[in-house]
Amino acid sequence: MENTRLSRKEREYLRHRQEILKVALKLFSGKGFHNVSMHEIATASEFAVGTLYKFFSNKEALYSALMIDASKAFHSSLMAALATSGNEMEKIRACVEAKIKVFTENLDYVRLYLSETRTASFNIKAGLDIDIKVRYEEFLEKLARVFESGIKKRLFKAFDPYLLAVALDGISNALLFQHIEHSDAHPFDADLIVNIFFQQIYKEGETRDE
Amino acid sequence: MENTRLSRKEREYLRHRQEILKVALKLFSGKGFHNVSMHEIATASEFAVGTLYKFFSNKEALYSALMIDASKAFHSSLMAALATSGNEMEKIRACVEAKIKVFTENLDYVRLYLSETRTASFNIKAGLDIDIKVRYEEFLEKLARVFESGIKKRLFKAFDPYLLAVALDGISNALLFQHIEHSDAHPFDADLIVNIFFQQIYKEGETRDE
DNA sequence: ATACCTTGTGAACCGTCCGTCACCATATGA
DNA sequence: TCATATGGTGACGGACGGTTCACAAGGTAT
Repeated sequence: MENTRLSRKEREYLRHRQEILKVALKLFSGKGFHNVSMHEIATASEFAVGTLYKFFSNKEALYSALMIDASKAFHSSLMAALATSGNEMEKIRACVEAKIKVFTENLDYVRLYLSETRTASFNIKAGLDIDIKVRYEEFLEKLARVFESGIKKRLFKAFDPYLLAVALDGISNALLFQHIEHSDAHPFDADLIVNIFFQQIYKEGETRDE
Repeated sequence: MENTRLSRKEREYLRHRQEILKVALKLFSGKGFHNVSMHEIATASEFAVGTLYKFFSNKEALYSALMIDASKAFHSSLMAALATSGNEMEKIRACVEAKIKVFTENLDYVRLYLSETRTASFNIKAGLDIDIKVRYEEFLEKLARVFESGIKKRLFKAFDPYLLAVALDGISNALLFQHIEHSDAHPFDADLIVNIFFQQIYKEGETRDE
């Protein structure tokens, strides 16, 4: 009975915390960190300003909690996909599919996550940056190792595996971004990304210079 | 003599304006719009705060001037490359080379430009966003039309030309970014980008699902 | 019923920063 | 030499927004 009550309270606490995060996410992703005030978050989440500070020590901590969550979710999802059983090609396909899934299911996160991943040490102070960068780097490394073993097996041509990882990630991001912003115009899916990336586009052998 | 003196003054004026922009660029690109104060720019450029407002009506206008400049420079350079004489393949190669050149020569701009191009309607108010987006879109369209005519000539496989443009741009950005941040580790150049993008990476025909 | 504690409140405080404006200094022209 | 204009100055006003803290409300234990 005691533990039940305690956990009720804890659940309340977490529910409230979640509610704040949810509202903050929507606001941050819409207007950016600096253009959202704590008062705004307070009003939108139907708490008082002071209450926010019972959950998060300051604005940046609130933002960090958000980013860390997103980063972890993305990371674990992509890593899981790369650990799929199957050959290198299938792993990569699974990875792209996972990415599409995570992205489209968490549009609000995506904006924040991408803007953070992309913009070096911009917006926010260090610490958070580092945390996210590390996770992202870990993912790229793992993807690179998949390419590497694929190259060893002669499945793929022998480019620098890390750069292949960067390139694939770059293509996926660009196409996903494009799709998010102008969803109607150009239909696309995982196959498209994979095909554009892996299939021979240029038909003649004349890639040579002059 | 009168016009000479007048133009001297004008030149002074423009030199000062340039100086301010140069300093502001360095600061903005290092710390982001919101983390740079007008006082900081004033001190760094060795002018008084009030003087800045003789050149730019407010902080945003100063920032805009910067972004517009960068955007125009990038745009004209890339468009020129795409207008190169030669077949579609050569145009695209020229475009990638131009991009590498512009990027590496204007690293400070790149951070601002990319973060602006990428992050939708973040950071700064509208107007500027629109201006930049329009130019960027124009570039993508032109690139897409190059792909399109390449496809018609059976040079390239028949993917959606616009998506190919997005994809190539995405790859270039990703690799360039990677190179800017960890320049030592993985050597790269225009050929690498073009090759990764255009050559067949996946060797077997088994891109099929299960 | 009373003391107590936890959760929530929001007015007020304080620092930061944008933008202004009255005021120099230099130079140009009379 | 004096008047005027122009480029430049920087202390200051005012607004905004993050953070605090004294207090309220509601539940819990004694």
